[in-house]
Amino acid sequence: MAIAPRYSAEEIEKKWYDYWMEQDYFHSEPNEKEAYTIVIPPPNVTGILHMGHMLNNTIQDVLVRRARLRGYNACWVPGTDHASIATEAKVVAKLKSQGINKTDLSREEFLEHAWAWTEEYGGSILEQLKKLGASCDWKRTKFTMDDSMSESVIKSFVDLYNKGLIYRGFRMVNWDPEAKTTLSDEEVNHVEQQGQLYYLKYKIENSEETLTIATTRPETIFGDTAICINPNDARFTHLRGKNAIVPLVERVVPIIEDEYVDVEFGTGCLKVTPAHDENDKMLGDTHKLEVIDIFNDDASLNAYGMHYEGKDRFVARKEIVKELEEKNILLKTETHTNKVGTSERTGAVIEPKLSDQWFLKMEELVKPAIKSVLETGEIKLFPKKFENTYRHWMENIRDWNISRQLWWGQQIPAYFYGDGKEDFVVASSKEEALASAKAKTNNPNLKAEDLIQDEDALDTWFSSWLWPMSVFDGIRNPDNAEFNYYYPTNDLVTGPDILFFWVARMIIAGYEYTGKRPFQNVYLTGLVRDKQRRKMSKSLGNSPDALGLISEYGADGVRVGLLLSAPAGNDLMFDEELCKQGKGFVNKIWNAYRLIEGWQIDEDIEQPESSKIGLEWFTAKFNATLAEIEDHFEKYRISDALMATYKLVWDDFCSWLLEIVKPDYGAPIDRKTYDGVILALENNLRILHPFVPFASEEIWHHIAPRDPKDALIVNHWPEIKESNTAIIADFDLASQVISGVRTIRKEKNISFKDKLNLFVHNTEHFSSNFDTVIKRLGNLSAMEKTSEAIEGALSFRVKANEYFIPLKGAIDIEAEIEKIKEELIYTQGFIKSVEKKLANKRFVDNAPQQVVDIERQKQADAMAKIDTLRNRLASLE
RNA sequence: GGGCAAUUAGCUCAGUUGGUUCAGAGCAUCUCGUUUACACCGAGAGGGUCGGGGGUUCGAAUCCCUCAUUGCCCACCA
Repeated sequence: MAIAPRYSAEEIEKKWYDYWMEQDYFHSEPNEKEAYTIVIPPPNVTGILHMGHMLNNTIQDVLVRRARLRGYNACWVPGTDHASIATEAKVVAKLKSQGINKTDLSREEFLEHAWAWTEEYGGSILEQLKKLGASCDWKRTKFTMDDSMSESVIKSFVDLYNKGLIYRGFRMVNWDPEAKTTLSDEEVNHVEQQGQLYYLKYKIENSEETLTIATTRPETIFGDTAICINPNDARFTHLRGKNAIVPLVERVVPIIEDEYVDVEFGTGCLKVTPAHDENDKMLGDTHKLEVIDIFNDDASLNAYGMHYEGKDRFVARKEIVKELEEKNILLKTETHTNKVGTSERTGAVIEPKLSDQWFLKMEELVKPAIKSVLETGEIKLFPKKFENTYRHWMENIRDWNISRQLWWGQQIPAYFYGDGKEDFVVASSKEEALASAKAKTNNPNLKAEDLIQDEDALDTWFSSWLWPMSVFDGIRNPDNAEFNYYYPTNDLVTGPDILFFWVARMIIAGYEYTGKRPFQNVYLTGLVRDKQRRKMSKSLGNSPDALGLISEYGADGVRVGLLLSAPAGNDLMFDEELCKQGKGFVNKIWNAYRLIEGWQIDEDIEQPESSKIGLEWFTAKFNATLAEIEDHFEKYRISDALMATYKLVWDDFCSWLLEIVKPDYGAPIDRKTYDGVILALENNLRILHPFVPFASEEIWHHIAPRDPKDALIVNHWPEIKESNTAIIADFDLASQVISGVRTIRKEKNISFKDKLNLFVHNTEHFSSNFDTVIKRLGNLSAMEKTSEAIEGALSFRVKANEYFIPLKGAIDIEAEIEKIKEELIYTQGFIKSVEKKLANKRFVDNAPQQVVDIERQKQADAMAKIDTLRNRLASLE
């Protein structure tokens, strides 16, 4: 069957993806083979494919396809994340646009909307991944809110609670007043902001004296419950034990002393607002101060805010400043830059707030996770540089606030039955909760309706940290055979931005639950940026449409484009040029096959010597390159592995081998050469397949009709054989000779169609087997030896050999003499530098013998070269 | 404020233990070529005092110090 002149990506991609799905190649079941497992970083269920996903999943697919070819039972588990805060925010916004307020709905009603939204938009991102060629085991697709997954989450909460690792604490948390929920420290971004430092006058009780205090947040004076000075500060010793009066509120508060106060900053006095600042809370605890919370949940002032009640904190700040100014309490203001915490999701300024939340104790949990990455190397990070940041984070970890004031997510399995702080039980179900509540209270009459489940949901990451285990049901049922077969997984590919959110926590959970690492290698990709180094984002509009790229350049082209310049951990400066290059590469492979496909085999003709040598050389080159590629893969240098493959196929296979063996136009090819080329091509396709799965599979089936069991996707990776390095070295010299001929043609404007004679003045012999190849690619009519230089001939050198092309009138003697003279001067200078080195006694004494010998050899070679140059010059003059 | 990393050709990056595999690759650029798979091609060429300065060494892109620039992470200074 004749092959289409152009590679039509869209049609071919659909054909093979469908075929792979029909044949169930992506699906894995435990068997006698060794497992190779990757779990996908689950994208947000309602998200759409962006460049980060494309990069990330291309890398995973390359790893999985390669593992499959290498004979592993490869399993790539796909899935999506419920992304509680992001999804809930979207649903709330959608309801709002329909005139519905979340507060008007019951939890059940709201969740119905959320599920409807999830079903409408959910999973389309997985469909998009299929377009990219992702060979996920779709039968294992999971969603973090599937019943089985949620049950795992609840079970783990109960387990950790029973182990005493989860506790309820009244703590300062990051409050997002817009989403009305707490955030973990990692969800808070610190943004530098130009603000004001306000100097306020506080009266001292029973005295005419005043105290000046600097604050950035004058509106919090309503929550002031003390003034703090440094006990070592001589300026204020006379105020010991006295009280101050908070302006506007006229509240009398104690003046306390604590070394926490920085004498240098501001006025050296600090107003203490324990409800709204973490340090103030700490001071409040040590000095047993009253805690006054002055804000509502939306960060407007409450009744403590007096006449500012109901006003937003920032509005109130402006107005208070005005009032303080009018009442002569504000002495001065200074500009002041500080960093303000903002919500990663909503962008709102975070309000530190005291509230009852659930926490997970991290101190002990983190220990095995530190050890495995930083000490034993059980888990490896690629690139290694992230170990530093990992260490820093892990060693300074604080308890994890795992509760969120959201509905979309797993509801915390804590059931309250009374008003007391300890009047609750934690259990997997209401029935169990009732039973243990009865036992705890000694009240057999307690009824189910007396139990009220905690309203809050768990942090999304509290479900995703179990992901590598829960996708195989390893939390509910740790003894199940599948889990023990696939877990621990092998590689994890994700972005460094979620190293702590997710990767570190999976490691912690993995050791806590199984005592084993959840994965062996972590490949951290870079961020995809645009050419101006800006992060790709919707708001900037600089993110190309992922599916649009696929339809323009083909999935294979985009995959190659993305991988070409994406070393681990390096940000990827995305440029569509790269996809163009990828598409060009696919086209090159395609056309190479078109050439081969057009050959007519004649069983009776002999194999030309040049073809035989060419194939021998390519085999050697292939094996050498394969070893290189293996090495790159082992070190997770995917770009380098691709580049090595790219050069092997484009340069070595297409530009050299095919040019050597291709018969003259219309002429047939011999059987041996044809078979050899097909063998080489098949090996190329095997190593190309992880990068360009579609085109490689297409060509594979054109070469010969194949049974489904022989499809390329489930074929085998080539065996690494020892490479004949001598033949590679010889070919290298031969190619230099060919280049020499071509350069002369170019310089002298000799057409490639004109045959030339080449004479070799051979002083250093290399295998003459390549003469036939040189003749062919140099388009030479003859190649002969000569015992001496040929006068009036064009010449060039490769190593110590001199090559001559006699051509009447082609040589410009003057120019040639000039050229030789220049070379002579350069070589003499070179000798001088070498001699200088050798004359240096310290060099000869200190350098290793080997290095000295090399220098001596250089000297000898250069001297010989000077001789031949001088002879040549003499013959010309 | 603290910590970490980076700085090599126009661009994106390699360069493992200091020494002929050390100055490289791909792309881009320039020149030539409608050679019968491919102009998504072929052949050839140019291009960097390895961020600046100092030091160690017989010898430094590589080790040390310092400055500059950039990026990332962490952090409660009101």
